[in-house]
Amino acid sequence: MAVIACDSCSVRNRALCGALSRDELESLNAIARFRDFSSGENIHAELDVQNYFANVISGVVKLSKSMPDGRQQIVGLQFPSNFLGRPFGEQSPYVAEAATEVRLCTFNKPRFEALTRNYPGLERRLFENTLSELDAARDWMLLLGRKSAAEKVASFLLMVAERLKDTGCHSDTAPNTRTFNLPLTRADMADYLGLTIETVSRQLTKLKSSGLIEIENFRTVVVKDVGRLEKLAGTTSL
Amino acid sequence: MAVIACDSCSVRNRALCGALSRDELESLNAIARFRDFSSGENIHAELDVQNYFANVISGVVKLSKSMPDGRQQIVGLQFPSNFLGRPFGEQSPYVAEAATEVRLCTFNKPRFEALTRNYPGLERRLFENTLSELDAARDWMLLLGRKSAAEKVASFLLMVAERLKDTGCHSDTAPNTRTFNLPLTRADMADYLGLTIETVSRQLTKLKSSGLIEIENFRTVVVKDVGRLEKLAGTTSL
DNA sequence: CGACACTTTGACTGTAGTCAATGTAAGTGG
DNA sequence: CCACTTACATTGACTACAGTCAAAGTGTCG
Repeated sequence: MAVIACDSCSVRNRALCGALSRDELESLNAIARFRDFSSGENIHAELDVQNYFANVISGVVKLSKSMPDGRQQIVGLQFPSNFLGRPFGEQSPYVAEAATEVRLCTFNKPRFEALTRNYPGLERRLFENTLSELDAARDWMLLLGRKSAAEKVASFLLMVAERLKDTGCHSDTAPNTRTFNLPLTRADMADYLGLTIETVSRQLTKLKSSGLIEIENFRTVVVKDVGRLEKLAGTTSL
Repeated sequence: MAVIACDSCSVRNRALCGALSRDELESLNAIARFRDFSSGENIHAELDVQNYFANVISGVVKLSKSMPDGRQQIVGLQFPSNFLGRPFGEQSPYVAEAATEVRLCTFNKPRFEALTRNYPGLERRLFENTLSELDAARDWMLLLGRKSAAEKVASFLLMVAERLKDTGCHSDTAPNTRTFNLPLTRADMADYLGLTIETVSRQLTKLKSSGLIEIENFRTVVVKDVGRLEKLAGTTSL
């Protein structure tokens, strides 16, 4: 059995590839290629005409939509192990931009789809993945439409803590504590939460003053009491 | 060639079934059954343990999520020809409720999935359908997060006009005019737009005063100038 | 050190929310 | 048939939450 790159992949067991047989994995590995992006780069523009699929290996990718006058809304965040790209030859109707330094494991789209035809389990995984994204989008609709600024920010911190788990960015000992680096600037957080930069900043300050979180260098967040933060977030289900 | 119910189906050419071969259509018809619901009925509760798929034949179904304290957000509306039900044995994580009188064309889920195995085109249609819903959800995220109350209401009217086209509820002569019945109460509109009832009402009044729309009996809307309403909505792409 | 990007903080404003009253229509029962 | 109830919608007065505008703070990089 040949040793392949996937064997040492940091997101292997959580990504789409996790469910593949050895055969399938080797076929997939044969068409895989790493690509690196620096913060702010437009990923669709770089990967020619979106003729690709990809897994996020490290970093965070934001998917966003804008209005003609410049107002922007982030409609999805792809964390390590998440999938990127649109099935069925269509164009993705969002802008994909690296929110941090990003490493992708990319697949040539026609060749990936050829694999899909041989391994129907792959298409099913893709489908299930899309259903999860739909659920996440609708959860976020509840947040955007009905939550207060305080609830939004609390929900966001919990979501990031959850999705950054198992990515090695953690160093938590206490069970009710979470430590992580924010992958987004205040501006991005605002665009994700439907708020302004100032409001996000003020809510973070409030959380700090109340002793619920600590922030170092504007980026490293320590949640001191996950349970209490969940209460503030209004829903447990994000 | 046997005559089947689908031949005279009002949503046949727009629904999932539209892409099926005669063979497939006849198989599907064999397991189809109409079910009627009156406004306010919980559809998941009635159709035993969600063991079903369905097409909306007439009326509108709302999908919603709620917070523990009762705040609610409608996360999707299913119009005639739209599909209802969750693939892969999972439970749908939303509440489905009839917003109006509703007629569904239901399919027993295990038997539908058996068909899926024989006709892979069917699963693909289902997948494409899910991708469209994801796009719609994300478009709505932009509305919820970034649009003003006026833009939200204008966008909503345009969306309804568009999705009610070809359902026989229309009687438009002028090209730049749309007439339709609102399928939602003010309360539902508010829950869909992330607003309060009062704000929705005020925005409608403003549109009436400006002469852009007319409303009869609280339900029948006449849009006098679609182009101008689109400008008010901020984006054309809903 | 200075320039730049990002963040925080403060003072003020405005949009949408809240609370309350009134209006409208449809349905019920005496 | 008409009072009464009920559900839904509109309107008004007031409030508050988040947005806007502006200034100052913090950290990074050349």
